[in-house]
Amino acid sequence: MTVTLADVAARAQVSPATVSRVLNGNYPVAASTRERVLRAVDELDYVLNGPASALAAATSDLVGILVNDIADPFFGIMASAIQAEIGGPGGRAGGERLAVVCNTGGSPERELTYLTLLQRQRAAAVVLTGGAVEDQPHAAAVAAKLRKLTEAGTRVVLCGRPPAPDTRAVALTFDNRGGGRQLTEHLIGLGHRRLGYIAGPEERTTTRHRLEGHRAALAAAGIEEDPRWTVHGRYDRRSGYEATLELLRRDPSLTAVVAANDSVALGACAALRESGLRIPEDVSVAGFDDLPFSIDAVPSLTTVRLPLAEAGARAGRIAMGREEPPPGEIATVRGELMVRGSSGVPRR
Amino acid sequence: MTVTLADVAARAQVSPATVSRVLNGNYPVAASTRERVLRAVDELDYVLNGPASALAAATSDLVGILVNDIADPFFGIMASAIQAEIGGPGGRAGGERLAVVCNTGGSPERELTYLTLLQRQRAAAVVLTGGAVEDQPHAAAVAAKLRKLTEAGTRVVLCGRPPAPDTRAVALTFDNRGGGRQLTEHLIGLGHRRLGYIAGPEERTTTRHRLEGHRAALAAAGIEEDPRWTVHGRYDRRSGYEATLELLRRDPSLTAVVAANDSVALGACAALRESGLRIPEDVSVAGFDDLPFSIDAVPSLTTVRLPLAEAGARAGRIAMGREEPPPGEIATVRGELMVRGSSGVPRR
DNA sequence: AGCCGCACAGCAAGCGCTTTCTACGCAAGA
DNA sequence: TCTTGCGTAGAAAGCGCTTGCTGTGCGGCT
Repeated sequence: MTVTLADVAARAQVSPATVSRVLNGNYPVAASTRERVLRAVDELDYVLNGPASALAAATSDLVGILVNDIADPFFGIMASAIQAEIGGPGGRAGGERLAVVCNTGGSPERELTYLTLLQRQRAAAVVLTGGAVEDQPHAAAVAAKLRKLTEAGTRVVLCGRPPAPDTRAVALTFDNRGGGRQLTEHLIGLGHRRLGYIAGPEERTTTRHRLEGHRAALAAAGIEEDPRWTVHGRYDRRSGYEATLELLRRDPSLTAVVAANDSVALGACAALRESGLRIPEDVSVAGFDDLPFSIDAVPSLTTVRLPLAEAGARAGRIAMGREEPPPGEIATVRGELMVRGSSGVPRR
Repeated sequence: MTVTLADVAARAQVSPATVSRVLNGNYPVAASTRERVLRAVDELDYVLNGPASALAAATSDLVGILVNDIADPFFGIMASAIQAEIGGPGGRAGGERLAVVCNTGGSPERELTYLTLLQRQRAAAVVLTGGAVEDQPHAAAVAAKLRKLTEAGTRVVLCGRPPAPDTRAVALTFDNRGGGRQLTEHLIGLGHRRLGYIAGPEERTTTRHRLEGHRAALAAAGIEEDPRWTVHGRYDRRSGYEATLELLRRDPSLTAVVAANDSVALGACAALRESGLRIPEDVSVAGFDDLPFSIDAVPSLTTVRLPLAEAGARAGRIAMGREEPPPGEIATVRGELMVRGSSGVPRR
């Protein structure tokens, strides 16, 4: 027995149409009438029925944000920035949108299901964050979905994700390749010649690009890479710990370990320390992302800072139509090398 | 020009009613008919109109998760666990719900606005995580809102938040007081008598409870507390850094620093180190929560582990009606003291 | 004085789905 | 053979809102 528009109308002695117009503020209503309506709304504690409104108006105030792992600050920071711009509540009037964060857990199926769910809700916009899975059929399915969404008027923005061709989706891509290369060049510059690499999960764009950057740096320096120097794992600390032990087992003469991201790097540090190796005297370590805790590691982590919050904010604004998309609908966001205590001259 | 139920019905040569029933699977439909309908759905790429469906059925598949700060893993971990149970996609059939994470940024207004938005969407359930703001009028407003929600059939669960009386909301409360007490007792047991405390923002239940636990331990040990030993800040690293410098300035003879949470503790460690103090030889440090990175600090952090993921999962299940609420609608979740390298015998 | 146009307000037709109630056909029981 | 009843499908009445179009009253114009 909830209160409806009609109840409010009756109480304010006006027609439902008028109440609707007062609430939406998109049609002239005499001040006195508005006043009366607003009072009735208040007295009856009326709350608009979202679905009904969305149905009639054929629009919705939902904005979806897809992330791979909400427990990872990498995504949390971006999501936070995006949501702040979406305005959730607090944004300028008229833009009261419900920004919803959907956690795909990195699973292609869930990603697709969430997209369908958002499509079903006729979401106003969708922001996809983080690397994409490189499985061909899945990529095609996602692309098809995105195309459908844009066709239906949903704005689609990719944040920290490679462009999706033929989808009209705006892409803010992180320069993972460039960042990876800078990082490894830095280590090579210090004199390292035997570098281990702990990569993320295979079949992920982020993983591949960072690794490619690393290899490009090696190649440019004329260093021939030993296949034993690369190990794949997940993007978490645990994985870094285990992978490092594995690397050490394979080749104890490594003088540097480059990790897929900061969490992995932290795990690597732990493993090295437990193996009795000092950082950076015995082995240098480098991460990626520059998450807040990275500066607190001991020694603090050499890494590549990605402007997560800035990129997220921009993606949010574009999704809201408050900022022009970049020319060509694609922009590359660069990382910045942060040289800190965990990298140093190799032991000899 | 989107495809509607009627289009599918026409194509499958059945009535819209039948299509609806096939899609919802809540009514007997002959296998051959179902087959035909499903094929039509597929061929037309039909996607159900969420708002329309929600309107007609007077139910929704939205579940809201309110968090104070999505960029903080404390909330990220809980949100992730909750969402996994909500099923989002991937949950068992029939329960395909859209779990949405709403970031309040700790602001009472936004919290309220989000609740209204969820109420407007006729959310199936709402989970509020983390400490509440202790502002009286605001607390009353939230309580009123929660009451409205439960009355409207929305299940409300509080996770890591104190019970809200008279709201029929289920509460899984963290024993912040007990955890705080254990932690400080541990330090006292090591011989500390001069302990600094970096508290969270005032007017927050979590802040107050942890501090009360700390003070209870001091009182029980007959230690008289110096008002200079407590500093308030935010729940982030930066705040811990600054507060520690302040504490050191006020009383350089402190032998231990207890922080409101792990991030703050990390900031404290950084400040101590920069001040030339060794941990734990010169000053012991303790955190709270036991977030993943805490074990990687050097030395690793003594803290109180809160079963964030477990509590979140349980909250999620209760919200979905898949688990019985605890007796009395209230359960207390205890923390576990994790003694690690950052705490030791005080310098003399 | 007569007419026009403007500023508001109401009517009513949907929006696309769910669900109750009714209709139909057929097999089984009387 | 006639009635029951079950298994299925359809007709149609909304769900609560938005919005194009249709009034209505009044001030200003000629």
